Amino acid sequence: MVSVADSATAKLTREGLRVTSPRRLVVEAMTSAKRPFTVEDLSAALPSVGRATVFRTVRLLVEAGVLCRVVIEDGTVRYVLASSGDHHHHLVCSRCGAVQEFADPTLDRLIAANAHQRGFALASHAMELYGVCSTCLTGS
Amino acid sequence: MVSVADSATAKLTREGLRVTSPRRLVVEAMTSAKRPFTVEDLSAALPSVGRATVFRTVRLLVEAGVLCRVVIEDGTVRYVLASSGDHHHHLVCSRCGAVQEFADPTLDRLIAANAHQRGFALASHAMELYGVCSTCLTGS
DNA sequence: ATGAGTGCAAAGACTTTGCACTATA
DNA sequence: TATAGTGCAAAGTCTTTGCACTCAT
Repeated sequence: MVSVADSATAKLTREGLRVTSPRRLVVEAMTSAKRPFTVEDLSAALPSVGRATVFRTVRLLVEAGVLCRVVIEDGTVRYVLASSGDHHHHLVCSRCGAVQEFADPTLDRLIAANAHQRGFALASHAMELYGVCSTCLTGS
Repeated sequence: MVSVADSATAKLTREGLRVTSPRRLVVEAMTSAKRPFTVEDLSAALPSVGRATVFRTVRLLVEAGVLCRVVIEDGTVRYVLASSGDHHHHLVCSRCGAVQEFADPTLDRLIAANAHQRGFALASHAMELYGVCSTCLTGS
């Protein structure tokens, strides 16, 4: 079993980047986050790491595909560590803020068909679903 | 035939807001934009309108549902006037930047099914497709 | 040892706010 | 004419950058 944190640092090594102690700390903070976080969240949780380094590390990991940018309903941007490196979408709970990943090949095929039908050469797509997660529903 | 600009100003009236000359100018600038724009774009095109007013008007129209926030592949946010007030998605051309609207009830149903299947009470969803539009494809 | 990575502080970009004034309804 | 809306400038946010220093490789 490879942890998300390990795969993130491994990715760094693979790309010829250094695994430094600040970067390890940032990844740790991301791993222990229970919900999508902002740079501010990370920075507040890591007083020993410079703000600029947090920004730099976040950008790095987004580019590496380890970290997902999630657009919340109100238009603000947060991040979640991708639990799978694969293509997926997000279910964003507007009650507790939790983000759940899901994938559906049929859905992706239908999306591709829509693009094709309009003469559009599809390269990628992004999708977020907003609503209330099952935990919040049963809990209330 | 009601123009997009007219329906935008009509919406303002309906909500008890005033149709002022700066607002009309902003809506006009939006209408004549050939592609998704930033607040900066609008402001630059309207030297006679205060920057703050542009920001205020953009927010107003987004809330009124007349203006769509489009998240570009690189994560930056732009806006497009909605040509239809209805639910739809976007095809974003990464070559020319153009945005085309499309809707597919079957797709929406499948999305709803995915959410339901995971015990998620879906409220809304957002989707952007990235690729190259037909115009760019045939033109090159 | 050597250059990628870091922290800090300053600069920059972007957005909002306070306030006196203007103009719509 | 009463008040929503405006422009301006100042104040906030949020993010990047320059630079000397440090530490993974």
